[in-house]
Amino acid sequence: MQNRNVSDIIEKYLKSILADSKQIEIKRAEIAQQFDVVPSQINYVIKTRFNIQNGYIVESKRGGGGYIRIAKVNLANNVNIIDQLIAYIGEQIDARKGFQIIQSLYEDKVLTKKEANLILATIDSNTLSFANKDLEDTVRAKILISVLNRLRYEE
Amino acid sequence: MQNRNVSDIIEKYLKSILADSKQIEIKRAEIAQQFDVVPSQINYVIKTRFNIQNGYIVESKRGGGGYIRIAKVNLANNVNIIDQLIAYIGEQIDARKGFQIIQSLYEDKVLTKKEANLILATIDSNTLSFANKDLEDTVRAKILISVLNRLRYEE
DNA sequence: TAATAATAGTCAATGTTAGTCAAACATCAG
DNA sequence: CTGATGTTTGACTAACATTGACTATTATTA
Repeated sequence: MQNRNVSDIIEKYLKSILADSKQIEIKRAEIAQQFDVVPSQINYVIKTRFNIQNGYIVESKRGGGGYIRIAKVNLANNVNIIDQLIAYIGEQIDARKGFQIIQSLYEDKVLTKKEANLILATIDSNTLSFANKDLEDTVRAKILISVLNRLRYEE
Repeated sequence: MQNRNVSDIIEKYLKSILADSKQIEIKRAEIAQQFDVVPSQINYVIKTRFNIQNGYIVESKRGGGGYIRIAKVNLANNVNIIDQLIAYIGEQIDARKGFQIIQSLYEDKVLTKKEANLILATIDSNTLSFANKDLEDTVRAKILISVLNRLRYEE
């Protein structure tokens, strides 16, 4: 576990704070300086690791006293989020984002580890590799929406 | 059985580490350099010698800080059944037969009710409705085989 | 109110890894 | 010897990370 990349480290740092406080407010430039990266890398980290498919909602404000606020949303007791996820998925979704959705459902205890792993097996890019990627992403979207709808009516 | 080729030597090397540590993380380029082969040969070694049939799962990440992770897993005790089911499924399988497979796995207590229902949601004919039925049955086969392969090992 | 300062956002170029594929080569079984 | 199978190689591709120039928004100051 030597040369991990900085984005992973920043992700881990932010999540460690979020483990305690449910919501954090950061200054982009400060975090960037703290980890010795350019400010826009913070946007990259947020975009790739703190989207709605990860169970996070992000708000920000520019100008003096600006901030980036990251909040964890709980998927377990929030039917609206299921709807949001389905809307987010739309007609197609790539493997990485699909993975993140299932991952966050597991983290919020909607799915057990085994359930999550089984679903991940079904949407894996090896499983769904066809001639064209459009078809792959379309099938993945259908599967995930079907699973989410199933979860909506569980218990 | 001497080591006549480099692939065998690399295999042996990696397995000797895995004997101690259950999981290793390598940098493809480093290992390639260490054994003086082109990087893609590492992929060849992994593909031919560290697949799930042998009890290994492999994950990787590209880009800065990228890696290849190889983990040894405990194989389930019903591997024979799984092999038979995979052979039975073949290239294509229709919804009714697919349903029966999951049903029997549930009856054999390999899957819980929720797990079975989630998988059924993914291979349902509504979920996998495409223009042509051949495609549907092909996708269903791929999904089921992927699920079965996941059931080969615990955790 | 207008100018300026202080923030964050976007995007495309570049860098850093791993993956794929098929041709060339080597070895083995019959 | 010959065809089948396994190994080695490298050109090309894909995925992920990093950087910085430029843009957009908000607050503060003149």
